[in-house]
Amino acid sequence: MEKLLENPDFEEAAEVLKEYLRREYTVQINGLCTVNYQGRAKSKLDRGERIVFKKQDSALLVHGPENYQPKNWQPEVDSWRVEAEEEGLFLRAERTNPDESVEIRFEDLEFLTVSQLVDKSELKIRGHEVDIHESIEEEPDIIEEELKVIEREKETPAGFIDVFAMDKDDNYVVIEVKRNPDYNTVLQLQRYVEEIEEEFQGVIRGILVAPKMTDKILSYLEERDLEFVDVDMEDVIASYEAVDNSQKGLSDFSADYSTK
Amino acid sequence: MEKLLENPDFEEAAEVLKEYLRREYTVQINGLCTVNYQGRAKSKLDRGERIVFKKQDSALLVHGPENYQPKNWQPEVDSWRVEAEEEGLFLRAERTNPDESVEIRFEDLEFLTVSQLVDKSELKIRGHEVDIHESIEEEPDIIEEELKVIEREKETPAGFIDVFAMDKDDNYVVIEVKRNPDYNTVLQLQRYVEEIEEEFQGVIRGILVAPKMTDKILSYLEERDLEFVDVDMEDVIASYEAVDNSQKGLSDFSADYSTK
DNA sequence: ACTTTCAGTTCGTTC
DNA sequence: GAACGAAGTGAAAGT
Repeated sequence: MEKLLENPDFEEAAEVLKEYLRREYTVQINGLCTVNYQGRAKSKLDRGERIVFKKQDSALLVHGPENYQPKNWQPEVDSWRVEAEEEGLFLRAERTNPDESVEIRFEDLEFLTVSQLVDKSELKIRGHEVDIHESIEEEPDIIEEELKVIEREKETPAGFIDVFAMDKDDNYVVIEVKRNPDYNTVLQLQRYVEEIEEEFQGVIRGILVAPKMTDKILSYLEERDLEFVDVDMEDVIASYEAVDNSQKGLSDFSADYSTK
Repeated sequence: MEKLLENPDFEEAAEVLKEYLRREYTVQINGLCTVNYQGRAKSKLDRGERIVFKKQDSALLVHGPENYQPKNWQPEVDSWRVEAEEEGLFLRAERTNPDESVEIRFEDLEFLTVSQLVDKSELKIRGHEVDIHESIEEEPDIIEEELKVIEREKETPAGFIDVFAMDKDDNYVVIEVKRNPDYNTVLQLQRYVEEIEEEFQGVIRGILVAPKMTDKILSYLEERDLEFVDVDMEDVIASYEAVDNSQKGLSDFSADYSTK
């Protein structure tokens, strides 16, 4: 911890902010403030106690006492302005592209910290849509027995077909993979099938592959003679873990964490 | 500030967490930790220094030193588990619907704070899509002169039409408002127009109203004989401000902020 | 409680 | 740099 100031006065705080805001430090301010945003939209946040922090890549967050998401933010700040005022502390974070700014006016400061966090590790996450793709690629049987994948990301005038395949009766199969399917997904699959019907002869099957389904979407599918195959997300994740374990050791390194 | 512990030991910290996690306090822990998430997906975050906080509504956030968004989170936690271990502090946040959990294992604690933030004010924001709707409602001329609004949110088999209107030549006009238009917006507008063509006689015009437009989407529109009208977001916001100012004083109240 | 749609979406990838 | 789609999307409004 570089600095920890409890109930700093505005000039003291301004000095610290001017020194550290523009550098790669994490700065946190808890205090009573008002916040104004202007840019793509415009917002106003009246007086309240909040947690404000600037991260080491100059991201700015204003968090209230509730809610997962911040009240105001700025993903990347280009320029800062700090001013100690008679009865407050003014902070302005501006960026271009898009042009927007967040202005914070503190009326009371509870505490302020400056620190440098070391975090070299990356988040490894599985369960995205692309992981379903990989599962199908490795084991087409999870869709249907004796299914043969012909092409992935097959281009059509209506867009890219996730998986283009052939079933055991030599029918072409258009497969659309969606983690979160909705009505548009059905329409899209229908358009793909129509494109393939123009390009190829015979019966063209359309299958929506998803980890969840609702009755409504299922009925949309049935109205259009399209099919649904359920995939278990747990299986998808499990198949990844098997691969991951086999590669163990490759990315095994330890980062240094100096005790500050 | 209820509590502020610098470099607490694990048992000390566990005690505080057990006392305050389940209550309406904001709890923040800075420290070296690993994080695992399992639920809709599965993620793993190796050792790193992070800011963890639990908000007063039991939202949980794990922030790294970079990026606007948290590394891990939980919008609402149903149950907590805290355990002081020999060489660490274990924290588990679980929720149902969907079933998921975040597990944090601290190996080092830099500091821990407990506080109660008072923030009764709500974020007032303008520039949403609905604000464009209101602008049109107040002043249909911004779309086109002598345009008369017949119905808003008109239902059709293809969905709800934002604004259904009639132009000065007595042609029906289907208006779709989008803050962020894309290809699907065009298709949707086209479907609405087709529905109206079945229901009514004569020429049916389709207009996409948006604050921004790309050449590509514009050409999609033209291919389908659909039109585009640009709205200036600044004007939309300005018209709101005029209304807001006229209502000044109505929502003018001061919340109490006790100095703790 | 479930569905639908918007978001200052953000973020990544690809062209 | 624009465009397209996914997200552990989240959040709000309507049913």
